[in-house]
Amino acid sequence: MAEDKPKAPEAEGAENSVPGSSGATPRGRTRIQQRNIEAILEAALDVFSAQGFRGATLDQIAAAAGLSKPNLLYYFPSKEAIHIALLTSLLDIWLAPLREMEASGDAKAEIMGYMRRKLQMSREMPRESRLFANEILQGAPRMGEMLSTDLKALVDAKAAVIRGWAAAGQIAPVDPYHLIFAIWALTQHYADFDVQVRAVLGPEHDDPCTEAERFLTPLFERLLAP
Amino acid sequence: MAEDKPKAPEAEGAENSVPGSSGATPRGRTRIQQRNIEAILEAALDVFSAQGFRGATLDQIAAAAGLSKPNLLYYFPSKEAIHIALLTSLLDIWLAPLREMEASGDAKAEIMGYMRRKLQMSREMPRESRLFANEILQGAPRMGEMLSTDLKALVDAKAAVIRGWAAAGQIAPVDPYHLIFAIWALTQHYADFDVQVRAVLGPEHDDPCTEAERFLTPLFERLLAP
DNA sequence: CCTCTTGCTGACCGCGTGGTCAAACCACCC
DNA sequence: GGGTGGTTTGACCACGCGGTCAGCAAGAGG
Repeated sequence: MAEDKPKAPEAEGAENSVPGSSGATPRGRTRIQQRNIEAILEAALDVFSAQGFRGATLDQIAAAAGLSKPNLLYYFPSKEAIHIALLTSLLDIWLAPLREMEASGDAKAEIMGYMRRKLQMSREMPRESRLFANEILQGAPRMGEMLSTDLKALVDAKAAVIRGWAAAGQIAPVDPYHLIFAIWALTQHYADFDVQVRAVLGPEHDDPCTEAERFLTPLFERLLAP
Repeated sequence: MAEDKPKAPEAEGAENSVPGSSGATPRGRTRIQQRNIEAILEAALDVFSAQGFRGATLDQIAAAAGLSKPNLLYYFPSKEAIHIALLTSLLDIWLAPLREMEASGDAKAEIMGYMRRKLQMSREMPRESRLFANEILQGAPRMGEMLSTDLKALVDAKAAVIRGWAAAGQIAPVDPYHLIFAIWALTQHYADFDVQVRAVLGPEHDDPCTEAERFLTPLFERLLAP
């Protein structure tokens, strides 16, 4: 009985590489577990997105979550577990805009809508954007698997949809993969490189994303016009 | 006489925030100094671009440079000094493609040429791209000054040029700043998010940048057509 | 040969950091 | 009240890391 851990909430499933469509965030049993786990993930999102994985410290996360460091490690077995839990629990949210793009809709409207939703996420969820950007920049050591399985599968499917639209003459015949890359690059740029954008634009511009939408809308309209 | 440092090469100028057009890399006195400083910067570029500032360790850099850790600190006073030296010495190279864009040339050709040069740098200098991406992502703690002075000045100047082209009817009237952001985003994406791009495209695609050029050329041609 | 400057290194240090543990705390139910 | 589980923490540890230092090697010039 000496080696039997008390309970170990374990929080987010680390083995479950593909949460699919199960309940993403709410998992903890007790009310207090759920509250603390949520606070930890929120704090970790703040710190990891701002400092990167190595740059973040457990003390920073604990302080931001209003908990003690050992208490963090009561809910998560390690720093890396927190990071993985964050990434997996946010991947669904992050890819939702692409999932919403449906073949049954109007081609141009669907793509423009996707671009706009992605841009809105850059504005409203810049921390998530930077979290993923950090992970990818470092070579995706904790997400590489997901990229070449889940993400690739989703993009493959949507690329086929776009190719169908192009074949039907609804949009210009563009490479669907690089079209998606372009949407990613052009929208996430405003979240990931925010400081640079603001430094270049100067202090008077208050919301670069709004300007970006006025720039990107005609860009994609011209690109997609058959 | 006890507090007189032997000589302290000091390497790259840390105070010189704008090297302008002076000799960028070669500065050390002795032949051996120059060789080692170059090896250190090369190794540091490898490590910093792959691991970020906090993720990199002096031991890694020293090993990659074929030197001992104390020997590193004989040429550079600190880890941060190496990082700053890298950033400043590479900034000129990094901004050269934009500087080459000249008002006297043909509008569309100049912009397309800039895009292509930038894309070429993503292909040939991905480490530099990731180094800057890391720095910006972390909020540019060591480069913020340069962004809002040198970089802003350069972009302001080139934006005025682009605006002139648009006013002359040579290209469509687009926001010059966001046009430049678009070029940055679309080209650097292939360096910074290389693993993601390759994961999505699959193993058979060997050079995403070549495909990217075939995608981006018509994109900008359509965008800029008056 | 000696000497002086530059280059280089093994050994060391202090500290921050991830992680552990035994003990205490607390809420809730008999 | 006493028990019993989940919850919290102070104290602690091992280790990796940035950085220092005294001293040694190696040329260059006499």
